[in-house]
Amino acid sequence: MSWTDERVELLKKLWSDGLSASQIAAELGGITRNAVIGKVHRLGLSGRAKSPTSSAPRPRKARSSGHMIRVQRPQVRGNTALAYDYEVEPEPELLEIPLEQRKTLLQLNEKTCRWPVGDPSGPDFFFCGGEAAEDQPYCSFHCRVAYQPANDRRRQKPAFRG
DNA sequence: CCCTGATTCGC
DNA sequence: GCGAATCAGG
Repeated sequence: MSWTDERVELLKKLWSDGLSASQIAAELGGITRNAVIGKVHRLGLSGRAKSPTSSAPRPRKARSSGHMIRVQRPQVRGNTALAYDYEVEPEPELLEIPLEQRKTLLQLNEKTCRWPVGDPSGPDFFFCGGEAAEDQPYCSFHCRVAYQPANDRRRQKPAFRG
């Protein structure tokens, strides 16, 4: 493979979009990340706008409800097969939890809804914190969400009440 | 060990 | 100009 005008343009676009060199290499195909990096330098666009110092892992969806469906999408990079995790948000309204109601693990007790929201290893993890229903670990809303068959969730769409 | 970009240097 | 090898780092 060679650097045709077309491939260079695509490289510029993907690079400015913040994709990593190896991701771009996979996108272009028949090329290694070294080739991409080398080309990027030769083109003089090495410094990127929004490149965090840390090796930012796979871009994820901003939020996770903590009850997302994990999906694996296989990807071939060079001669290596990789599998990335993606997450699907089944119920956006689960995030409609008032900020002042949300609780950390240490703030939970028998009377608070212990429904987890978000990635437990991330900074945005919290528990619902609403008033737990009688003899239940969750508030009435999350009881319905938790005990309802997954296929029925879309049909009912209960309004969140804490 | 996974990944990231940066650099070098023979081709 | 190209990119594998290598380096430095998270």
